[in-house]
Amino acid sequence: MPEAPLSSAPLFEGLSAADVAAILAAAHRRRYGRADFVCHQGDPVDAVYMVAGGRVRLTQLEVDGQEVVIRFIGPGDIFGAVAAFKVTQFPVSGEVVEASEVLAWDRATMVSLIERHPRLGQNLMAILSGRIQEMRERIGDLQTQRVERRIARALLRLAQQAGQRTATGILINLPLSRQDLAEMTGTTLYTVSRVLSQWEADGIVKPGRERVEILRPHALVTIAEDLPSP
Amino acid sequence: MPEAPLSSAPLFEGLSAADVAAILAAAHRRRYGRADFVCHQGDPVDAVYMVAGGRVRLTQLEVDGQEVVIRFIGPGDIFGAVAAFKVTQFPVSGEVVEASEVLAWDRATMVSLIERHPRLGQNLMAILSGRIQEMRERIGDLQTQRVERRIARALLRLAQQAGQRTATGILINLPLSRQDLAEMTGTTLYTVSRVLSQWEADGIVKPGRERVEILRPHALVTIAEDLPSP
DNA sequence: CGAACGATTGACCCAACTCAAATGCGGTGG
DNA sequence: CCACCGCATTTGAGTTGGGTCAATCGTTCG
Repeated sequence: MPEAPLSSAPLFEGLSAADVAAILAAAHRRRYGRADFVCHQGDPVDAVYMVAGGRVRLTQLEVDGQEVVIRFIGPGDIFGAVAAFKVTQFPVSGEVVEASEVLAWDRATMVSLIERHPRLGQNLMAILSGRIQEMRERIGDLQTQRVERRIARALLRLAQQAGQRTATGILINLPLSRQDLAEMTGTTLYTVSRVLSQWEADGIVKPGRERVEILRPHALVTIAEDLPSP
Repeated sequence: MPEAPLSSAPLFEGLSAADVAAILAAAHRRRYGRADFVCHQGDPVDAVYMVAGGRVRLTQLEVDGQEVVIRFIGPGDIFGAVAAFKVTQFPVSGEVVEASEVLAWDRATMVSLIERHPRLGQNLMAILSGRIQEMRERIGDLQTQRVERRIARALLRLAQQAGQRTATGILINLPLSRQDLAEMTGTTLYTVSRVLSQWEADGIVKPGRERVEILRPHALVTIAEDLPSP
């Protein structure tokens, strides 16, 4: 699986290779295995993190014990920024779903790096803005769309960030349970299972244990966009 | 109604009075009347805005024409930052619900101000982080909570940002229709109406035409937190 | 091989949506 | 000052998407 170099991460856009090297050099590194937690909701944070390799699932625990999957993040993605600049406690938990390496800059370091490289600050702002934008879309979806449509959109998003071309379609290259999909789309694992079964009968996807392969992406787009099925 | 001075806005936290004055001096000002739009979804943006007075409702239009209320903003609140640093188009529309004055810094100005006053950048980051945090909570609510609970939480949030003490309780000092509440909480105006009627019967709120007064805030908190009603 | 865990499927149910109709408030113009 | 109009709101009746619960099946892994 080809892994883009970290230097091409959005956080480093527009910075010289030398600057990026300096910034990377200021980070601490840490490795994690599958099912490790890189952070727990409520832990104090004083750093900004970046995934260097592997994949992490960020979840939020509701008061009543239900879990909500906020997002999956992979190489080049950052997390902890919200906490570092505002709340000082992790608002989410991060569970490793694929062995990972994580970089960390403590808050003071990041602040001084930003002062030295203003572009870094702008990039960070752009990243946070992008998150806000995504979440607004998700809120819009949850408020106005049917479950089937939300699941279709979630699969397409996942395909984009972790899709792998196969002989027959696009495999979402992540251990992804029905429960995960339910927590991403605000439904139950039962409903997800039913929808996927239906789509399997229609030849749109090929679901498996903790895996989903998309056979006809276009059909999924049709559902996601709520177009008349042609 | 006592209006906190703009200089105490979160954006200016930790900056000297002189710095704040300089930053404010760099902004353009503009006035709007009720029902004016300060921005339309899709318009190009190249500036960061701050509400100096009045109140604005930010809404997002879904593909199918349904509206979603993202938030109400008032004096000291900023908007447009997401677009300025990322998408370059307003992701939302802003309708004035109470005559308003708005400040604007174009992107280049804001960038150079941030370079001159690093704290300004940190504050902006903190504000964006706060937004992300709020939206995560909202997503969690939408995915896991009943409508009644979401309405209670929305009212409490509104009371906090636009509440006015009265002889009998707290009045939400905004023209706020059932439709608005429905679009904030992801339900229909019919359901909102029914819930408010029930609460009125219980003596918790006193609903009126485009207005809601909270008589027993504590009861609302009980519902919002899903505690056993004592 | 058996335990543990993910997934599937059926049966039932209800919170909330839809649609329709009536009511009442607020402003406006005669 | 009153009559009227438009719009927000209320309320009823009927419907349903999808949640809940329970039982079963299939796989993976110790």
